[in-house]
Amino acid sequence: MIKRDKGVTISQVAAEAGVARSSVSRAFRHPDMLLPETVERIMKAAEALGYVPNHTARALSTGRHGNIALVVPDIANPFFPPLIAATQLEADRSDFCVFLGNTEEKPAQEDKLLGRFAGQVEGLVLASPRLSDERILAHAAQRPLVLINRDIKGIPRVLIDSGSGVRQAAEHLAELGHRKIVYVNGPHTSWSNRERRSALRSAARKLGLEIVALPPIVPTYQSGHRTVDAILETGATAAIAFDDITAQGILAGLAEYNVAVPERFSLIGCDDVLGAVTYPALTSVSNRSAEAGRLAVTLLMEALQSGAIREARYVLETHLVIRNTTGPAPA
Amino acid sequence: MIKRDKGVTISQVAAEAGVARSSVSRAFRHPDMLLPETVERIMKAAEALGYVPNHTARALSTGRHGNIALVVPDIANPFFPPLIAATQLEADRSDFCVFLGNTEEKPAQEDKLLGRFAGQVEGLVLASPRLSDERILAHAAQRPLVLINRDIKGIPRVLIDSGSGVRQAAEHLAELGHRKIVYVNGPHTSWSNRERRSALRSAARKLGLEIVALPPIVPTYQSGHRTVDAILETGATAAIAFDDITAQGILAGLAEYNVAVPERFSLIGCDDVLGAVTYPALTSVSNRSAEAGRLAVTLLMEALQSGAIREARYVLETHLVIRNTTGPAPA
DNA sequence: CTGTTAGCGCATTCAC
DNA sequence: GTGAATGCGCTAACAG
Repeated sequence: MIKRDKGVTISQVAAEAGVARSSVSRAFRHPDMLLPETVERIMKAAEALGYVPNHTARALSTGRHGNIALVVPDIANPFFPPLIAATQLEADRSDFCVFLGNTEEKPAQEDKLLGRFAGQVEGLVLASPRLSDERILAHAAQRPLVLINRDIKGIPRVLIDSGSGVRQAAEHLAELGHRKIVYVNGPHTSWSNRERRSALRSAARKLGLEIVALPPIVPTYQSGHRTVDAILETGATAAIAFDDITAQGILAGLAEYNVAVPERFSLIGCDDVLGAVTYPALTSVSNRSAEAGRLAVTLLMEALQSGAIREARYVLETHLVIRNTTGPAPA
Repeated sequence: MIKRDKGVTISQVAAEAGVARSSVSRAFRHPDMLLPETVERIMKAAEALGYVPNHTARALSTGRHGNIALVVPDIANPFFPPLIAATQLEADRSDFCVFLGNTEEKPAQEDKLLGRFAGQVEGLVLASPRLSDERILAHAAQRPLVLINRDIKGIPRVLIDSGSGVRQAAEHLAELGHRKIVYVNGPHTSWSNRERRSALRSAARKLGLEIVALPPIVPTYQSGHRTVDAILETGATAAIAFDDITAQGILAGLAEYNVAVPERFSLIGCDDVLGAVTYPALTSVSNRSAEAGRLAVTLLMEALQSGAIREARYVLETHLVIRNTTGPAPA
């Protein structure tokens, strides 16, 4: 049992200050229970010895660790970094540390990580989880849990309603004269994907558009690229992709086939994570991932303070950002 | 002291299995010290009761928590997500959890986070820290610490030698006939930035190139964009930017001034995080951030196992990836 | 091999 | 207001 730390303990401070251990503890946790002069004497002794409260011992005694965990399916997807940063910033405001889990889109890995975190966090934030409802509910039963982009009744959740943006996308394409549109599905366990697809379907019905849905894929540049053949085979004149990364792959694939965008084909992404860096600049549905992260942590902290899990369902609306990959349907 | 967990303890399992508490502990930590049949009986009892070892109690007793922390200056910078993902994956292989700290390029925040993590991690990985040598050494004295892209003697470190790639960049520009080149500095506390600048300077001397260095900036799209005026004022025909994000901003700025790239101006980035998504596709110096993350954790785990901090300095070479933002110097 | 005994460092009842 | 005693849940000697 080799300890690297010098390990100044509460006892040593107590001895130095000539008080009982409990008083040292109080000086740090409930200073108002002690005479100001006593507190000062203890603090001075602590300072002198370089005492630092032992986080682990405190956690064992109180059951509180001051940590939360954030689990995401793919850090490398530009949708998540802003969410992660916002989550951390908000957690920091309450002096919480953040464990980060990357599941590589694998439900099993997600389950495993949640188990690992379980013992040392007050609460969890799951962003776009790929896990089953049952497993999520099981974890939520153990400790406070907030979902982002997953709609499970009874669990506090923050939903980025890309549906509103996708509707605008459909209307935009309809106005441009497109009649047949491809939807490139994302992961089939993704709530956002179902939301986008169904928003598109219902909008299409109203607008008299024909929708062709392609099989689910893991949303990556490569996946998007590979799907171009299937897209062109449909004879559609426009496509809406599950996300910008996929759209970016599609854009590259179209370029290789010398299909001019937007002259011969129109393309719309989702999440607006690429800004105007593609060429042509990608028309996309806005995202509000940073806000979602911040809000999720706020909800979690409220739950921790109140001790009660409040049913809550926050919806963040989105809109279409029109750039240069959409144009009139070819004659 | 309200505990939400049902809190099945080692004692309950011991009672159920009809053994001492220590035997239960052994069944989990050193099964080979017990009779196989005893182990099995204990495990069955544990299973039945839904026992799960209490991480905190174990940590208090052993001083080992199974956590490491990774601190980065800016998650949103695409250089880091692959590094973070690789770090986690490697930590996962040893069943370690990863705390993530985002410092927003602020040394003070870095120091604060390190203090917060201190009590509950075995070791630290600092990627591109902006903190002073003194503070880093102080933290390294407390517990194992591995650096990425920071060269401090005595501390194990993984360095991505962008110098080799920058040298190639200088040669590439020289061959294309450029004589005067701007270097757009990154953060002045960045080791990588100093490395790149000095590699460029020495290469320039050999090649007879003139280098104009611009003041340090925080590497963002906006910063790059704002620096375009200064770049054009120098009368140079090419620029090498601290990183791709900055280069991307510069590219946008040049486009606004109708400065054709690469016909009238050549531009090279660093880190190659954008792939071929800019237009024109950006010539850039390759990065090996994922490898760096993986290696750093490997070193950290070795240090934890051996208990000794081995002086180590790993250098990962880079090279120039030529795309479409570099061309012959205008006549 | 297994049970007994002591802590790990701190927070928190109780008395005083 | 402060001290003494107890427990958080587990691990690690030390016996047997």
